[in-house]
Amino acid sequence: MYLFEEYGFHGVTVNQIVEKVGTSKGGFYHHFTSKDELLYVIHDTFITYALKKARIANETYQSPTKKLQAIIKSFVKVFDLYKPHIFVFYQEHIYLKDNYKQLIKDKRDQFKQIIIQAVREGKEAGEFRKELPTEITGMAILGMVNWTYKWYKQSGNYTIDEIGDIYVDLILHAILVKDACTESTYEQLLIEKPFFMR
Amino acid sequence: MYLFEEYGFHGVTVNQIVEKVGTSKGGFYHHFTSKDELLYVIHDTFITYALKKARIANETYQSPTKKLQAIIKSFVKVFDLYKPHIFVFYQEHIYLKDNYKQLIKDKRDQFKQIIIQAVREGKEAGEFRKELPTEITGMAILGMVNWTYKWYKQSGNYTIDEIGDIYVDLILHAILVKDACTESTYEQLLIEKPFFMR
DNA sequence: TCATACAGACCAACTAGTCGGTCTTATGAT
DNA sequence: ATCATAAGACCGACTAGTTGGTCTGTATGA
Repeated sequence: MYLFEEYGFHGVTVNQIVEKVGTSKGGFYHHFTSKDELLYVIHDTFITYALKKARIANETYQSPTKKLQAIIKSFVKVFDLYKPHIFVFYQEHIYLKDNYKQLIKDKRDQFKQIIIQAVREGKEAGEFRKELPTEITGMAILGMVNWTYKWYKQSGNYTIDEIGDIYVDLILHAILVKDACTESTYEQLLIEKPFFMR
Repeated sequence: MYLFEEYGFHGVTVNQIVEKVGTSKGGFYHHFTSKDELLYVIHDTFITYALKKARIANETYQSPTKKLQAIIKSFVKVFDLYKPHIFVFYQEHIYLKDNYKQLIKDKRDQFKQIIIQAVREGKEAGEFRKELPTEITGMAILGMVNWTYKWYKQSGNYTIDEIGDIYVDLILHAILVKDACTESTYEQLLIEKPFFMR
């Protein structure tokens, strides 16, 4: 699992995998039909979990602003739980076989749509700036958060929860309408106080 | 070149490369010592160019706000010129041999530091919000911009220049101090009018 | 005539996947 | 309790196919 993070999917042989896990070639192919299936399983466990969490966050709040916060905060937590999965997910997805790739793409698109939809609703509700294009803004948010997998270390100066607070703060300042940003109403929009305001 | 984008570095054989380019195994190995060297050359041509552009942008402006804008706008333009390179750069760097990897990492770090330094200066100059942690904010900006390679198509609804405008707008709203954001001074801080304000 | 650019058959090394066989455990009849 | 039986879990030497890289040879032009 951590092997992939260092050498990539093609840089790790099945022999290395089974050695690390303490099983054998036979054992491996008893559980997986192919190395490609393992790749799929890794992808699927992560995206399924992330999608579930995003849906819950999405349904818990009414206001788009709070929705967005909850989605981001819950997603960011996944980095602590599924770091190696996430690495494989963003790094090795090109190597998925076509049928597997489609299954993953569907779930990935659903996740993307949850974010974009939140932005759309925010604009309609007058909470987010209307001059921002919905899709690009959504992708910008996604990019900022997703990129975390490239540099986040659990041993770093900030916990993943703190990083999540910063992201939420950056994003809200970026997209909220002026009034919401300047007045003291900003704090009322938060679902929880970020660490740097405590 | 475009082959890598579809199949990944390990998914493309040297035979496929030479066939596509219209040369031969002998021709290929006359110009490159190994497939790994080709991978390095692709990495290096991109990061060298991007770094040069960032340095120019960095030296052209004094105000950190304008610096940051110029860096982002110039970097985003690279997506049109070096799309396939960028894909390889972010997707296949784990497969670089150690000595090559180090050379690339050095330049990559330099690029990262230019952005982080701009954020630092902005905070010191009182232009950016002081409560934001410098490194995380820098990485958030980088992530938002870099992620573009995952979804940007030249045939899309927005040009890369327009996308750059949006990024700059999002980032500035995210990190500028309140005053700069609310008052009409915002427009004065821009190095050029973004497309959606024209 | 020599250096450089290129061609393509060939090779050594490596890897995903197989397959005959062994070990473990659950069951059920005695 | 004991043992026969069977099914599933697991083992690892082996194979067929692939791939990066080599090497000998040829063409071109200065």
